[in-house]
Amino acid sequence: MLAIGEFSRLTHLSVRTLRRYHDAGLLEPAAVDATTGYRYYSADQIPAAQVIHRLRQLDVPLPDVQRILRSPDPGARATLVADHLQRLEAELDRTRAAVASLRRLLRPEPAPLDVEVRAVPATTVAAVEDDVALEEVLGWYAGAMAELDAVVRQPTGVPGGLYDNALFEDGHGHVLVYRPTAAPPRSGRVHAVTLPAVELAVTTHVGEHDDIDVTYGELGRWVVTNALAVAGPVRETYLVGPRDTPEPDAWRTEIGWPVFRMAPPVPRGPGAVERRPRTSPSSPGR
Amino acid sequence: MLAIGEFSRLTHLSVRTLRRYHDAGLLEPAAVDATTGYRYYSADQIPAAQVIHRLRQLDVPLPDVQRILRSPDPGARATLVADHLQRLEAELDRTRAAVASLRRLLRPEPAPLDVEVRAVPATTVAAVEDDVALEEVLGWYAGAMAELDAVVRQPTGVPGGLYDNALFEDGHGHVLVYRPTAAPPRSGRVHAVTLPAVELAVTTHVGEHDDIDVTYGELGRWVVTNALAVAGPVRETYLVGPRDTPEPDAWRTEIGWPVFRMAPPVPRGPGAVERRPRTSPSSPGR
DNA sequence: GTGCGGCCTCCCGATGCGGGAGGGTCAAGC
DNA sequence: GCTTGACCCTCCCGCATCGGGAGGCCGCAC
Repeated sequence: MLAIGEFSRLTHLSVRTLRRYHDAGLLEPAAVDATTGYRYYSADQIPAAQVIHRLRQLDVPLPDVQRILRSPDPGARATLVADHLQRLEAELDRTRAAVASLRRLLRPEPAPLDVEVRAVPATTVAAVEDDVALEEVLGWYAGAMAELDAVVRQPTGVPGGLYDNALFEDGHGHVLVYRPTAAPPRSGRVHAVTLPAVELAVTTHVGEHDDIDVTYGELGRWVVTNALAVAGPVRETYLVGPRDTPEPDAWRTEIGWPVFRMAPPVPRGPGAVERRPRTSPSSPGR
Repeated sequence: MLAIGEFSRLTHLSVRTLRRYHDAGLLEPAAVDATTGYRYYSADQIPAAQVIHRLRQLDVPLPDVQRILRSPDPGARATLVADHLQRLEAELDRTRAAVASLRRLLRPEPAPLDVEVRAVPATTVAAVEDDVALEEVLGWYAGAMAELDAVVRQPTGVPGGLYDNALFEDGHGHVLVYRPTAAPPRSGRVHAVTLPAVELAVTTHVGEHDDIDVTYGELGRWVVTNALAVAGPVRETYLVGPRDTPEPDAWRTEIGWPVFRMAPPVPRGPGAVERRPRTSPSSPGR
């Protein structure tokens, strides 16, 4: 039987950490003295402690570590571990994307922005919609688009999406993806929706969506400085996407920022201030 | 001038987060109404907000973000960013190592352990020593060994190190690296040290040091179950290391766990309990 | 018996974000 | 001019995981 200090030296886990793991039910000492509260560990617990150590190095949350240790079946255990490795991989991808985008941001290139204001008439489309949290948007989008693709036989235009303002302000909001078609079918989550007519300030984002928020910022800035009123959810139109070509540099995403009324692009001044609603659009990220 | 909510929509940073960044002095609003406290941002602040956003995605701590933004010189800025990317890379390496080690740990292979008890006489060596924190050990080791190599002309044996118990229990402790030589020179941090005679339970760790703590655990377990007394800092001897071959699988590191007195390896029982000091060794980690 | 190191519990801080309470402000519409 | 509802304010708390430190009991050697 080993006192906590000795066990600490054997496992390279600090005494405090071992106590925490005991409290959390993660690694119970082989024996606890009822009167003194002293924890005593057995040498057989060293491997378990080392597995915990490794999992913590991978930032596996303590409850998940517990789940992994509790699952007696090596198969289930392997699955849980694999899940975490996959999560790590996804995080790595995000890191890579952020690094690339940061480099682009810090390179001081003006990157002139083409913005066009365009009236879009009301259209009836096949759509899938839901309230979604920001982190889930990507996964939700993939599923919804796949379902649309499976159901819509004769699309009459490129797909698009509408993204609620709240999505970014609050981290969750209403999202709708659609595909134009002559006779929208009704099947599963797919149903007909009539998108209202709007005027949109439109620009095109080129390449991956990793730094589409930068384009959003530039477009928003254009809208603000040109004193155009704004309202309603932002619209994206996927002119060229992964479904069309695997080459990210060829991707084209149109971003449409609703504008309430149009004004000639004059320098802003006291006379140029317009009456406008209090809300303005946001967008999905990444 | 944009209210905080509009700015939030333009930058994809939540309102709360923007307020925090203001409090932290990271992103000051262009104007703050003195009577109402309302924050107003300018469209020119969008790029700064986006850079902050990217840096935070890379887990750059807020004070560091501030330092990066405050440095007006693009060169210094690039250096700070590069430092962080390097840190990310190092973390990635650690993750990779932990994954590999975890796989090895979960594969249930008994891996028989060769342990030998050996009397080591007192020796005078050229040494570098210091109190070091656990996280710094690797970097400190590299520097100390380089200095030793530069100064010791005619080594009479392979290099080694002594690692205080406290290093793992408290996260910092005394560390000494040495190279045996006939006449230890005195230069910079290098000086002569006489290592005391000890008896060591010795085993050899094969391969990279990523999971050397597992070997420590196995050796410690052997020491405990064979009822040997222990005391003093643990010793490592670098039989074959990166200086000898780039092939990690060929590396050999001897781990010596001090034993106070030897007993025949009998099953433990009431009669086999020995008198021994209260302290036992730890080791450097990673 | 005394001293000291080991062990105990309990509280607090750091980090960066979100939730929620409680209350003031702004502008549209009557 | 007043109501209404969205918007903004501050302040407090919780989250996860770790470390620091206080205050006190316990065990063992001398």
